[in-house]
Amino acid sequence: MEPIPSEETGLGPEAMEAPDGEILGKMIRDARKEKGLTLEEAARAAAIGRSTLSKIENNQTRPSFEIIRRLMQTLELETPQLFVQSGQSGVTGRRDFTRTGLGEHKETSTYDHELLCSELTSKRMVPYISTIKARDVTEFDNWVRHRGEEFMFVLSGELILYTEHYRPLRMGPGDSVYYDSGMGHGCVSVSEEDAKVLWVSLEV
Amino acid sequence: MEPIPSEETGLGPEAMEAPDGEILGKMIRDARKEKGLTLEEAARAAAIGRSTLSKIENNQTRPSFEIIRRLMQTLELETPQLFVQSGQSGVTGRRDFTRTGLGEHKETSTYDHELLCSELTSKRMVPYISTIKARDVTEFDNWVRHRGEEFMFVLSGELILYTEHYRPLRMGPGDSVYYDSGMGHGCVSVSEEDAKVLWVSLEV
DNA sequence: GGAAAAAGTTTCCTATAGGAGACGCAACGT
DNA sequence: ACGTTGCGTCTCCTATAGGAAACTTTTTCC
Repeated sequence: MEPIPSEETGLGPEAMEAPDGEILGKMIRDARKEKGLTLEEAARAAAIGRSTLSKIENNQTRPSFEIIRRLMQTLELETPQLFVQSGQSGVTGRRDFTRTGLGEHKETSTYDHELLCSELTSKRMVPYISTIKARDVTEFDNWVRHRGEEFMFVLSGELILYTEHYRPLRMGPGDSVYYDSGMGHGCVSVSEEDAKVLWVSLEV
Repeated sequence: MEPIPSEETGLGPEAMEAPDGEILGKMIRDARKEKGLTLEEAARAAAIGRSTLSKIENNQTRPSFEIIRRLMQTLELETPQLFVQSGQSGVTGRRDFTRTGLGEHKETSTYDHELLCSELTSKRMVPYISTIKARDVTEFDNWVRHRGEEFMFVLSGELILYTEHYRPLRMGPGDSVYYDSGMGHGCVSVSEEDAKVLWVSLEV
């Protein structure tokens, strides 16, 4: 076995500074203190080592995702707080109905979704505006369905909200509705023009 | 140096199964595919190695928090999705569908809140429409502050959103904003008439 | 089909994450 | 002062994360 493979020289992780700066450790320590736990107790609860937790809190290590997830659970830390770092604005958005390119736009034959505040990746609720294309009323061969809850607010147009367990609901501007999005649902515009709807979705 | 410290025998990470199962990798791969990126491109954008990304997607590694955070940013993955795994309880019982009725009314000197979908008590998000009364601009002696996140959508009027950590943000109809509501915040209507705002709040 | 390019996987290597336990250091009673 | 106890840090060690490049597979042209 030759000592060095000549040109290959696996260099490893190299530089890669931690952009979090001093934030992550501090937040975790604060959260632990808040709950009145000692290193020992917190580490035990999260099933990690006492020393590991100490290093994390002192920013002496770049912990694995798994470890952080456990700590979050134990300390009941909300994910957004952890991901909002390095002065990244917690406030974003600011937008008219105009869409702003990139991958924030999703279109199907029925809907035209535009995510709001998509620059903020760490949020738990997902707000978006959908244009429901005017079309003939047909039955739903496949419901929209996704684990969580959803709030819907009609901005313009007239539409009918079909749901799996309830009677269809005719809605107009200003009307709103709240439902478990695990229940099949779907909208049909009944006005001449497309209907615009604001949705806020919360995944479980 | 003695060979083995007898009883100490640093054992290392030991078992520690990955509770994520096969989920994490799949979600990241899906997200990448969705954006039409190759391993090379995605890895580059996230400033990580191609091989690393491959291993992550195939669940052959337990990536660091830092790496995951970068990927989330690059792939615009929402954090909640990533953290959903530990068979967390379903949520939302039966009466999970409700339409806005009247709703409760809460009035302060500045705001006039009307809860939406208030018949449904089991919901996690709280939507309401507020009328922000036109008044002189004054500084905020006490911020509004409550643990959680908030999404705000301007329905009508012009207003300025003051926040504790960011510059004031002038907003008009159609504008929206998302923030950690633990950060102090408050609105002032700057138009002649009152401003109307739709808020969706998620308590922690 | 076959060559070439592109995409993805595996190998190989170093740096390091993370656990066990030693150590440091208060704050106490006695 | 001296244990003693409880909390946090540091040392030491193994297993492994993650990058570079080799390798394999898939796709694309001709």
